[in-house]
Amino acid sequence: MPELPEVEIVRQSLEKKVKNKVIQKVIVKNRNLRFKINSKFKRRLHKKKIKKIDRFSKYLIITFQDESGFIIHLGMSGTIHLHDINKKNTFTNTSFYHSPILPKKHNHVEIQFNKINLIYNDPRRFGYFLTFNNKIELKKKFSHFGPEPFSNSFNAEYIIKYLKKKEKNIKNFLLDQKFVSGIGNIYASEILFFSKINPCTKAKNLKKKECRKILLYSKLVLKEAIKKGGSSIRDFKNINGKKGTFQKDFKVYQRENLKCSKPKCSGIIKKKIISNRSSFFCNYCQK
DNA sequence: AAGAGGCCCTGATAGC
DNA sequence: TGCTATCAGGGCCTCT
Repeated sequence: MPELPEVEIVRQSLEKKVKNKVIQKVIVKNRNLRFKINSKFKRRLHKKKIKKIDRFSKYLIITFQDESGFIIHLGMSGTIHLHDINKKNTFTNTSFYHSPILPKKHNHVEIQFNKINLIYNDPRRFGYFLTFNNKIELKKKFSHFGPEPFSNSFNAEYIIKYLKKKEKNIKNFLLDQKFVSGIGNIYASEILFFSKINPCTKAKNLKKKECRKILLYSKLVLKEAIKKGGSSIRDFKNINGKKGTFQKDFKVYQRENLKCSKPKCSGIIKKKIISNRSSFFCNYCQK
């Protein structure tokens, strides 16, 4: 579900709420996530004090004072809910992912702090938790990942060199975490729209100028999305909490058959399935 | 070695 | 308080 901007919003909220707090108890109600939560999980978290909450790509990284810690990946449908136990039945609403209403089903993991509970909810169970013992283990986990769009190593030279001779279409590469980390299906379509590149274009056929546009708009689109609190696609019922608003800025995603929003463009937004994922593009400015 | 496709899972919605 | 098919923001694995 969440791409880099949404995970960043969750990270910011967690930082406010659980940094420097000590884990008192861990309850695993369903260990069958994408990867099975192992028997050591509880023990590795028990009584640990949270030193920092980082994010790499779409992954949350929670590090303890002793440099051990754990990673959370939210998969397609994972959400994190924070429950302040002093306020009965009230959940923080610092972001879309912190609904004031706790879902009834699929609350698989609960991490209890002194006055606050962190609850991991995930209907599809594509998300997972993974513990690490030290910096080296953590680094190893992400060693095969490409740079984030904001990274200096994601530059024009890198993109041009990487995509040269590649037969696959560019949409696939934006989703390929080995090429660039953190972009998902929504932002891939949006970035290509701003870059005026058809998602089916073979990577090897991209001009240098187009590669530079991908570089520019990958940064811009994601930064803007973070600024707007991410994208909230499906409307949860009975929510009074603050949602992300970037979905209002979508230029192509889920806008099939609507007019292109670009001034003076007579194009229509089309939907095409590429590698089993929906892609949206303007049939005029993304020829 | 790059690329294509299957698969993990539940829930919402559309169409019959 | 029908049934069935399709689709959903991810990514790992296997096969060619």
